[in-house]
Amino acid sequence: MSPIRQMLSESGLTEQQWRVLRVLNEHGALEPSQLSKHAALLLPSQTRIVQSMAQKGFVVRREHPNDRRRTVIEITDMGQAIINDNAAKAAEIAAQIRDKLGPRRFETLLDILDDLRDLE
Amino acid sequence: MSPIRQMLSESGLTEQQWRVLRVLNEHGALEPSQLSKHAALLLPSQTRIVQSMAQKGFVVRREHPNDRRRTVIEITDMGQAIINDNAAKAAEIAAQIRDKLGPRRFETLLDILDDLRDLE
DNA sequence: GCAATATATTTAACATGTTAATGATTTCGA
DNA sequence: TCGAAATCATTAACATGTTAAATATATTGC
Repeated sequence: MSPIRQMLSESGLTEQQWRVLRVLNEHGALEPSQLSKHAALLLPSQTRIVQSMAQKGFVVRREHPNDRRRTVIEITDMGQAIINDNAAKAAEIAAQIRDKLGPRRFETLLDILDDLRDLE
Repeated sequence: MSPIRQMLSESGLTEQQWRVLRVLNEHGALEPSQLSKHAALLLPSQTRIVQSMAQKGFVVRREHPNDRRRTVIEITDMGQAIINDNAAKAAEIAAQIRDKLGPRRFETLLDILDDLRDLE
């Protein structure tokens, strides 16, 4: 992740904040519990992360229409801009890693990690 | 790691503190930089971890014979006792995970992770 | 309809991760 | 040998990880 972190530091984002933006960009607005699954964050961490991202204007929180315990988290135009600025470079970095490891080994790694997650 | 953490919590240890004890048990007394490599800890984290472990009596810090910048960290009898109490169970848990994943996939995972580390 | 329970999230408290700055000592070269 | 540079470790500051407790709202069963 080191090259990714280096890229993000220029936008003032952490690796986790970047993951939140990417998930919201891909899935649209999400409730906290859904977001936490896709972004691989525990809810307490995510709460803090989303709070600071909301303060900086990268996301907004709306009321959930049916359930007042929940909220809905949505990416802003400013968050979108960050995605647009970094998506290409991030994809390139990921491709480099995949190629260095070998595409076959890379797929195998993802498979095994999936299995590991399901073990618990 | 969840079952390991559960086991350790009964001894009041974290996963990282357990790793420090295991490395010191296996390699004998070590300087901070050597310990950090074997235990996969960054030095600032390790400094805090070793400080709290020293306070609790699991390790001791001695002077380095030739270089006063360094110290030597050593496991105590009390730390040894923790190892003795938990080693068997930890090995059993590790074996269970390896078996669930399949011994072959487990080895493949270790290989790929080694390669990943060398990429940087 | 209301109390008990369940659900969704946040807060709290402490441990670790991460990067940069600082401190202390050693080493090297003029 | 003396001062600059290198080395080793710690401290500082902030972000996240992790577990337990607290809060707020919904749901269920009587």
